[in-house]
Amino acid sequence: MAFHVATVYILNLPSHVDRPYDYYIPNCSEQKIKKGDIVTVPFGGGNKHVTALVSEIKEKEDTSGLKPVVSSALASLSDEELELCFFLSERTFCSIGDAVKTIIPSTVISKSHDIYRVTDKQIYENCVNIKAITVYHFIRMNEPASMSMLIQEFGDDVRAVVDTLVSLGYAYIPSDGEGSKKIKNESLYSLPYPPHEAEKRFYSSGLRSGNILAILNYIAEHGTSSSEILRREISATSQQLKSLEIRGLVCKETKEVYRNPYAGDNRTCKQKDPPLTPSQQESYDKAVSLLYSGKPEAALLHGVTGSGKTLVIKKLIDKVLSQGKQVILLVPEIALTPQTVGYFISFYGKRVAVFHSSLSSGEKYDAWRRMKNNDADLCIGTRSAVFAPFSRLGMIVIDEEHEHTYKSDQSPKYSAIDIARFRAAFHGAFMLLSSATPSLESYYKAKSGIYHLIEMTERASGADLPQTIISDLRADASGGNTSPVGAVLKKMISDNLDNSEQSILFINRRGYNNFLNCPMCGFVPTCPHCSVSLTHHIRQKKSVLVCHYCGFEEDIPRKCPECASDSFSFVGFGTQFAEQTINSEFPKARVMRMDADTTQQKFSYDRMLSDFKNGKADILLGTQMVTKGHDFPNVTLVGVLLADTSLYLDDYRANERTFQLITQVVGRAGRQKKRGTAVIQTYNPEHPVLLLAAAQDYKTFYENEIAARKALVFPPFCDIALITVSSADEIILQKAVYDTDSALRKLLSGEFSDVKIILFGPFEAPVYKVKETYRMRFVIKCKSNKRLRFMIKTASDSVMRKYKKNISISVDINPNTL
DNA sequence: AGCACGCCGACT
DNA sequence: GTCGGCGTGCTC
Repeated sequence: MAFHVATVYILNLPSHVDRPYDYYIPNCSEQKIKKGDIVTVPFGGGNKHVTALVSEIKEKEDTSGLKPVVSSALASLSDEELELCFFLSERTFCSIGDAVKTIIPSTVISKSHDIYRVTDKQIYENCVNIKAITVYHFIRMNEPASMSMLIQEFGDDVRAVVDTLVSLGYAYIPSDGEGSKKIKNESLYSLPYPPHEAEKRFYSSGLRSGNILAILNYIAEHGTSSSEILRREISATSQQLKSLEIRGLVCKETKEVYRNPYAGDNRTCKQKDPPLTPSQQESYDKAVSLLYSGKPEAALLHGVTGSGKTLVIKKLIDKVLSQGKQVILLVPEIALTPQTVGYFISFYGKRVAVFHSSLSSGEKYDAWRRMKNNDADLCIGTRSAVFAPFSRLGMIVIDEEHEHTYKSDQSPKYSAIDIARFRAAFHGAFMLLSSATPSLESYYKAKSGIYHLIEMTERASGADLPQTIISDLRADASGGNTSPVGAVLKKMISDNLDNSEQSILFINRRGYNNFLNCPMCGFVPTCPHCSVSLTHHIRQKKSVLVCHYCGFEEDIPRKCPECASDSFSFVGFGTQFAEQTINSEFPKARVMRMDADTTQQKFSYDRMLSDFKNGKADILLGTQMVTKGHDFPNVTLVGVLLADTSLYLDDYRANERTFQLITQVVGRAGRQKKRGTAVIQTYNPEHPVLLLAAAQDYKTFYENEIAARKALVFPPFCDIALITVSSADEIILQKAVYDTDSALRKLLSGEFSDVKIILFGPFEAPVYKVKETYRMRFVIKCKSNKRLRFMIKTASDSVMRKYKKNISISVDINPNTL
């Protein structure tokens, strides 16, 4: 006789012990367990019930040594989701369980699955022992009974008894939904008789309360009403509603509702799209032909800032939706793109599901269910939205494709673009990357024919690209001017203020001063928990030193702790200092500072942007966030206070980052009819990257940079794997790093001698200590393929097996920063 | 990760 | 002589 056997992956195991386990599927269980199901299985010596993912169903003759699956499906993954889990796990070195938790909202996998109910199946005393009967009746009386309750009542060995009950079909673990509070319900009240009878029935019911009559009248007038509305509008209490219901004056029904924080966004003004410009039309046509090819094509839409890429994307979305297919639109950061989200909601209303990590778990779950149930067909969101549970995916758009937020920096360290490619291939869907400053990798792929290249070279409004002035700060410095605003920029700001036009000033650093040091002995205050210097901030008019890595704060010491000298000098400047300078140099100007410190409240960012757009400030001063793709018609001047900061980062992408940043910020100026001006302040006025960014000359920049990457062998001509070993104990770390090093070298000279790599390290991470954890790393130049990844996993697992939780090893393929 | 089994110190 | 420390090793 053949048995059904399920191969499963346990969800909560560390990745170095993550492997398939076989369980038999009890014959008598009526549950049909299939591939992709999330089930409960007894695991380990204590047979603790754990959740697991069924990856395969097999037939086996012999089930000896196997334990049974003890639940029906708690949830189920589609074939695509299942494949995606394996893809994610193999690419990012995470366990299958972590992959499941990444692609499915945590609420879907019930946390309190260790609860039991009895079935209708008649229990006979001759089938099971007396203890089982007792437990069965206990569960029946206490439904749903949790395992902890049962253990309290019967002791630890109750597990085995319950397992028997489950496998014989007398008890079961309720699957998704049943008895859980995950689904939010709404009570609806209506009249089971014609509305004009309401009052009459009220008086003959014996009820007196005037409010009860008011409730009845409200329902008679407005028709079916939810308890929430009744509560809000006429302060109905649940007691009052209950009395009405008992007397049959109203009838109640319960309906599932979705939590949707964007539901109140009723900007459905259905404004008409402006006609496409010839260049937009051409791009659109090109994309549509790819869309219709039926193959999983990918294209890069490269358009200068202000070329109207969003409209082209919107038209493409229209097209895909009209074919009955679904669309995912990824944006770099929800907080930075409220206007993009609002724009799409105004067209598609309730068909949009917004998905990002700052939703509550209930909101996430509901957005996810709306997509799964076909109640939404456009998903707009950040990185994690690439997992939107659509089954008829037609297109994935990645807006501002070059943004680093598409690469996760927490485990699992996946790239949303890789996932998008996988999903597009699965569905035969179209993948569209869009940017004014594409990443070198993407443009290289477009150039070499892996992606189609669609280019837009004109601004949609017909406005010229801004005139750009490179302002040499050395001239100011030699003239004794050390203000963050040099003479040239100062004059331009002042002219702009006179013309009542707005300006944006960009500075790449938070805080007041960069750091301080003692001029006598060179002492610099550093964070006690991290190996970085502290940044000077002013908080409630008081000077403090803040660690940007762990948030540590302390007062400025009165005296230098090293040499007791009593004055410090302040080095470098950030947004706070710049704000103060500008306030004192332009006393009449209204300055708005926007950085991580002023946008901590939930909607403060959105509010500041709209305030600025509505002319409530003359100067918007801030960090990166002022550079993102907003449209400010009245902004005619953009200033980059110090362009050099990102040029000399110890990272092969320093040039690319700088170019993108400057190009994007320059593109903010003069997007409408008025020609804009951009001033770039620098100590390196001849630096080619600045000159090219000033000219918005992406192509030349690309040609130069790609040649350099090729010569030095950097991505896209290789991949970089970053292995970080960390531990709270420096001695243990040293040993683990030594073992990692020898494991890697041994594998490379033996079993994996076919893998060609260049191994650098080990060395200390640029910030060696963060939050009391020490970090050492290896950098590997390689070709990231299955074999290479398997080699790294083998090495990492062997070290992890030895050190367990005393260390952690993380592997990041093509990390955001080196 | 949990949870076993397993071999050496301070207690009834 | 036993209780219990947490050091290796396994989990279908």
